[in-house]
Amino acid sequence: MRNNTRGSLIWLRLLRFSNHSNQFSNEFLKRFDLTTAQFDVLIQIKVYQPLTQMELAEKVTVTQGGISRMLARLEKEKYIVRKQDWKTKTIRLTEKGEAIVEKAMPAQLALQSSFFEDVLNEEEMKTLYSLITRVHKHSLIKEIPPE
Amino acid sequence: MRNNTRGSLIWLRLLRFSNHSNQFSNEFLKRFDLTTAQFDVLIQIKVYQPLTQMELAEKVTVTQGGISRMLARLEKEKYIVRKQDWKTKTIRLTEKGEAIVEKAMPAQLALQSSFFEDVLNEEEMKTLYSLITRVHKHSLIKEIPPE
DNA sequence: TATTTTCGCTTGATTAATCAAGTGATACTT
DNA sequence: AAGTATCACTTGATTAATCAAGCGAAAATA
Repeated sequence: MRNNTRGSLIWLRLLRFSNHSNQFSNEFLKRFDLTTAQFDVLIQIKVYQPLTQMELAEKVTVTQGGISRMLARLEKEKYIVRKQDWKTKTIRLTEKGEAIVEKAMPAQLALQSSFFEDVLNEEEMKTLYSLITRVHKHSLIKEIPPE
Repeated sequence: MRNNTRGSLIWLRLLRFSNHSNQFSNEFLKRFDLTTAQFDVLIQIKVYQPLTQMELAEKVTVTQGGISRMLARLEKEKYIVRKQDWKTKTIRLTEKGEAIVEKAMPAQLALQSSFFEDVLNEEEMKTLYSLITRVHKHSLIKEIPPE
């Protein structure tokens, strides 16, 4: 049995890096009392607000149930408000939410970037972005192979 | 405030892809009654057996506690055995474990590969592997920036 | 030889995500 | 207008991971 293909090696690397850098980022964001997932959600809200929970869930790759609890936590911390508009709840950042994003965002973007900028040049980063984007987009339309 | 840098865009893509493809893989592996994490662990054991829990935990980016429970589950399912050798527990695949790996591995490797092979040519895959490997290795020695 | 330290692993408490059933308001349908 | 379906969201049950305290055997130290 062949132990691995090029593709499977890439996959492993990607998942390991993703996992590791995610933990790294969580550690980093402790200084702002945020998790990576929460930061991600706050940014999406900032960029796309006002939006519904469904839209948000889709954007951050989490289930409806997941986003519901997550937002409940963020609301308890007063980072966001949910308002019943018509039959939908629209989500907005509060003052406090805006402030924490404003504070954490430059640092977090710098951290994210540094994973790549530390070791790749502009050209390589362009290439990597283009490749991974193609792979990601394809994965979204992919279907599970039949048994 | 700048919304994002090239690096942060790559990061987001990577994490989204990682998350999505991981769920995809979980869905796929249901036909073997395995999760992605379990498959990962079984493969590592197959390749490196016999090995200790610490070594294994390191390989699959999980904590000691995590691996302990995970192996307890795999042992209950009779995929592995843990034997107290001297003061360490060494882990091996059972017959059943060997069999499931033998059965699931080709399918899972094909799935992993297809994420890339479907959209990239050999040359591009080589490039992607090289880039992500550099990034990953760097991330392992990286330290959290001071406050 | 007695005592302390270290090592490899386990386990209780906590956190967070999934799934699937439930809820309540709105929109169709007859 | 009454009944049914749909939509957006919540919530109970389950699963799995982390952290940190605990444990027992072996090693080091006094």
